[in-house]
Amino acid sequence: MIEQILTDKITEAVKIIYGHDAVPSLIQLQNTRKEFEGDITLVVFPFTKFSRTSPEATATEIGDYLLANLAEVENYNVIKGFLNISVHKEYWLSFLSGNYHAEKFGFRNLSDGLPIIIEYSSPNTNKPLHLGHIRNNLLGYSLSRILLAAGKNVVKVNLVNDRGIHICKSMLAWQRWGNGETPESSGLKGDHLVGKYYVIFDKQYKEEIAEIVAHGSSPEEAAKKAPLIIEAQQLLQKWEAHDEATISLWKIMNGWVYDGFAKTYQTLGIEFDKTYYESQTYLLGKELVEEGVQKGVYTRRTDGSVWIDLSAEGMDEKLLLRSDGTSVYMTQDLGTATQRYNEYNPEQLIYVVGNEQEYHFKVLKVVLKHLGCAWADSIYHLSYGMVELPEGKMKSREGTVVDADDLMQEMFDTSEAMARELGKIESFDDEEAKNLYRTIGLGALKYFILKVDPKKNMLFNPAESVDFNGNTGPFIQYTYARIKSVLRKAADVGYEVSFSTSSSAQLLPQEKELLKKIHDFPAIVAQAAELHSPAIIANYAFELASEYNRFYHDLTILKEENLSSQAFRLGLSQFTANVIANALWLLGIDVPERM
RNA sequence: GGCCUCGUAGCUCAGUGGAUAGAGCAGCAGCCUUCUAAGCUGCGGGUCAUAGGUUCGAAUCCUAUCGGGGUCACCA
Repeated sequence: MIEQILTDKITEAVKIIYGHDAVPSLIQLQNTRKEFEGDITLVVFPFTKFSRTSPEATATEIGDYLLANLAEVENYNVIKGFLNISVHKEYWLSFLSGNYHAEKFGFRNLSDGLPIIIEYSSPNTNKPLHLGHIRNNLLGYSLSRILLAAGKNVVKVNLVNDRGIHICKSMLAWQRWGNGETPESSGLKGDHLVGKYYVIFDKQYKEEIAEIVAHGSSPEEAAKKAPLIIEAQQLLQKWEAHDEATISLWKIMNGWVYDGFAKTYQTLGIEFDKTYYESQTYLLGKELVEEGVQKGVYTRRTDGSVWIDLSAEGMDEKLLLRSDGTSVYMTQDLGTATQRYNEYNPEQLIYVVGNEQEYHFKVLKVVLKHLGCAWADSIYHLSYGMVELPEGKMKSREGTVVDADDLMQEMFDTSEAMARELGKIESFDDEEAKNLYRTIGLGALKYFILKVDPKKNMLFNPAESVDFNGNTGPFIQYTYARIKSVLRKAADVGYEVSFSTSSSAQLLPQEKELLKKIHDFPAIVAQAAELHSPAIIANYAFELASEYNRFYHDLTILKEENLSSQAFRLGLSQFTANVIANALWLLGIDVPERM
């Protein structure tokens, strides 16, 4: 890549002209702004410290050196402290001819380095997935692909929270008010059925509380002594005691939920390499805690509970084991993290979890370090912000959640209505049309969510998310489909997509802008992997598609003016299509061959 | 209250040490005999929350203040 060539030569120039070793961070290269002539700009202000002349003079000296010693440099100009370098046309042409057909352009080959474990989704089995889970799943899945493209060996894992008081609530409500209802008998998706009983429990529980409060108790007291919650707790104890009937019901109801989740994951287009169940891992951390007590880094109180004092790190005391010996969230995360470390010896352990758990992960790392686990530093919490609705925050208890299945269906319906209105599907058969609605609808949803910086809270406006114009997934998909259409047409007419580096007499500004944008892609992938941010890819994909649209409208691609410039533009189009497809693949978004 | 985080156009978001801060949506005005108008072109819209500081240069880094969100459980 030209940036590396320039960096090396600039280092050399600084050494020779000023006798100074240039630190790489001093060499700031950036794309030249469109209003100036040139392709790549070197900011020379940092050099003036040792050049001891004006920025302009420094830039000129370096520019002269590059021009004389680097074949790729065609020309340069200096504006203030900016050295604008024009890269020779030959470089761009050979870059194009060498890569335009490369399916995997921008992706690195799998390295033999240590694996990266990425955990995402992590649902509870008492209710269906909602919009918050969608953001989680999309981020996790997209990041796994970005890391893969960056040459990492990635293992995608899901940790299903299948035990605890929440599922007991659904079980109890189903036993009491369910009348043997099943997904088959009700026609409800399994996760929705179980979710329905979770809601019923909550409603009945609230009524009981209200009644107890009416008899003179405080709300807190009432919440603790309501018969329903006591029964649910008893059910949990029976579960922990391996009571056969309880376990059996638990298996049946969780089975329904898994069937439901599998469908949602499939529709959303995400998957895992491995699924862990908390019911099988929740005891794992206890031994570690015991080990910590032995080592004296954790302390056991007289009631039997185990704590760690983190006041030295500026945090408070943290519970690691309950007085009754049962494990808490932290206990089990210590266990699963250690298990994964032992199993894979990973380079990095990534957790895609909401930002409300930032403190938890901070503590997790410190607690592991106290145990002597130096690898705790390899834990990375991909903390993402909440998804808010125009009405405010989503609250499952108040019914203001956006259900994942409903939302996707709505996207499909909208894309169908839109496609029909625009007359897009006249030549499509039913199967193809249906696939198109799904591709477009999902593309809109995924792009809408992934284009926002993960760490920020985001507003989900249903009306805007189904918009298919402007900075949206469908716009990018459309650009791809249109390029494919052009290429099909060209093949029909018999145009060749082959050219040599001397085939184009000149490189028009629109062509060059597009080529430069494509040229950036590998660096963008590397950056997204390093910063763990799919948003970088999403925003790049939009810029690339916009650039192509300008190119497409400014130039006539299939017009018999000059065969070699035809070939050039077709090659550029094909290259763009490949890169768009690759960028969208990183986001988990499919591309339609026509739309 | 302590700690974390965010604040950029009417709205949703990019930009996170470099040149005159950018898109999309919404509004207005144009462009379909051509490969596809889910598109393109133009216009208007900004005290980058506020006040200091660091430097050749700050939306970006530091400090304080204001405002939103999160978190500080023998919940997960």
